[in-house]
Amino acid sequence: METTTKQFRKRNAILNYLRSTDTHPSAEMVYNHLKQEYPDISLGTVYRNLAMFKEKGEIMSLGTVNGVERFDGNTMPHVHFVCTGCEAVSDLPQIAVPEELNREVTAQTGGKINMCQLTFVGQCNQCIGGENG
Amino acid sequence: METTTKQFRKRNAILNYLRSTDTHPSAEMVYNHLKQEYPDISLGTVYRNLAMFKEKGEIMSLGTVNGVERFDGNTMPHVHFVCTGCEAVSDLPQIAVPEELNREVTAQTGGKINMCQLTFVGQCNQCIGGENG
DNA sequence: TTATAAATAAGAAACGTTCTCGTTTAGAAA
DNA sequence: TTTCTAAACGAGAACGTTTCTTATTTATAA
Repeated sequence: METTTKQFRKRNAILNYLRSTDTHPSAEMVYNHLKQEYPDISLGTVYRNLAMFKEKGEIMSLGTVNGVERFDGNTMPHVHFVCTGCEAVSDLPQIAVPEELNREVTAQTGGKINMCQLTFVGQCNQCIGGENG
Repeated sequence: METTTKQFRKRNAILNYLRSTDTHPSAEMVYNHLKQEYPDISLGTVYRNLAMFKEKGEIMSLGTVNGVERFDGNTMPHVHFVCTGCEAVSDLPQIAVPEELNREVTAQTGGKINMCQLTFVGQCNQCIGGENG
């Protein structure tokens, strides 16, 4: 029964892919992946829908790695590790930002905190040996 | 005695400005500020020297805010607050990332940690009232 | 069938950033 | 002083990522 809406609603495919992977892809990575199933998908569609899902809070941005924005379909707070060698972004599910920090920050700034991001930057174990491997 | 090297070494002015401010400026913000004292400074000079200082570790990047890279002349580890309303970035000097997290992350990833960034995102108290003000 | 609105593809445009190249400057050497 | 060299720079072209525009396609309803 997959024939009914096979060449429609690439939008859902974008969200599903983001939720199914832990590679924290860029728009182009999403595009390249979905081209396998939807050969006529366009990069504009990927950007447009990523922006919409981000706006709606269904996905989040991790910021940029070497000038390219990276996305995460897991909107639960968690910590990231960015490898400067291969540009991979991975999760650190066992590390957490203490909850009381939010209150401290709210008190210090007098503002409203929506989220926080904790990112460790370094080199993964594959990249430590060679310059980039 | 300021006349000796007045129209030379804009490089130093860029570093001095970054070290003197806590506004975490973008390249263009640095450019606009230094134009007051050096009307013939070019944006290319600002980008070139920011990249060099970053490479040498004398300044650091905070990542991007709405697609624009922001810089910090304070390379000591500290926490930031980004206001999504006015795009201001401020320091949270009294909040710290627990030191033992580095060891935990190193153990989990098997890699090498060079630094970590903790950033809180929300709205500053001026921006809470109006949509942006 | 016709009408309408949302989703899309294609490519142009915009934007931030980097690169190229010719010029300027400082300092050294003659 | 004049000449030489290397670093710093200004101007603008080039680049890569992201956004926008426009015409087309699709789904749904009338």
